[in-house]
Amino acid sequence: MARAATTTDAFNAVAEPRRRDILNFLALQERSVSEIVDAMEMEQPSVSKHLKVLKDVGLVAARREGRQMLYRVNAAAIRPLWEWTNTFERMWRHQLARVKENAEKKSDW
Amino acid sequence: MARAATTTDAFNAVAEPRRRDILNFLALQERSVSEIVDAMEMEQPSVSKHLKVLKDVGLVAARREGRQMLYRVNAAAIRPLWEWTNTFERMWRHQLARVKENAEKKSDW
DNA sequence: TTGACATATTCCGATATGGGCATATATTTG
DNA sequence: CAAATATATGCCCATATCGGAATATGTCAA
Repeated sequence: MARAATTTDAFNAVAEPRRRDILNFLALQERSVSEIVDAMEMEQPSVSKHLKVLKDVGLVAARREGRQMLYRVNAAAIRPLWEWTNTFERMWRHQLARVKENAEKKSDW
Repeated sequence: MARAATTTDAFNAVAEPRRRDILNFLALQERSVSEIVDAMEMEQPSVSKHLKVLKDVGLVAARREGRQMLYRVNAAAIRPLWEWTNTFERMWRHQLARVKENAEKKSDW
């Protein structure tokens, strides 16, 4: 088997740093492919391929405007990632609380 | 270049569904490798390899107890993922709000 | 239609992957 | 030390990747 396909789910799609860069950029506003190319300093085919992956997993949506394709983030598709990480949120809160507690105990000394 | 190395960062490590399964399992409590093997229904070498990846990126920590190795989640290492996804949280809140608004407009009709 | 611009797709090569299997290492027990 | 248990590592293979380069597709303008 080898590694799971990137196009499978959002977790895989987002594992690629370039794709996170693109999502970060699109978070600000809808952008054309060439705007992304300029901003990311990547080759246009690379950008188009990454956009295809992101689109396939639903992380972005696109619409045509004349010759351009305008891409935007579909934030809802990111939500499951947030929810998964969020299940660990309580854990790190506890861990931080414990660190703080220990620090206070020491300073009481 | 090919794909970025899995061991590079938490995003890549977590892209593998099996590793998320393991983290979910460890979220409940510290576990030995064989407990993980039993719970996940995976071969022991596979589990050990996944654990190595998780450990290399700091997502889990381990301690030896006799012949066993006990693994636990290092929640703090998941926090960057949460923070990244969280930057999109406002977006999906807006999107949902808009959907709700439209629904209400329709029902006013 | 032809040409220019914007984007997508295809083919290639190098490489990292994950599973299966065998085996090595570490620890306890006799 | 030897045997048993628990875990880690090494090797092989099939495969999914990413980037680069060339090319195909789509859209507008003259």
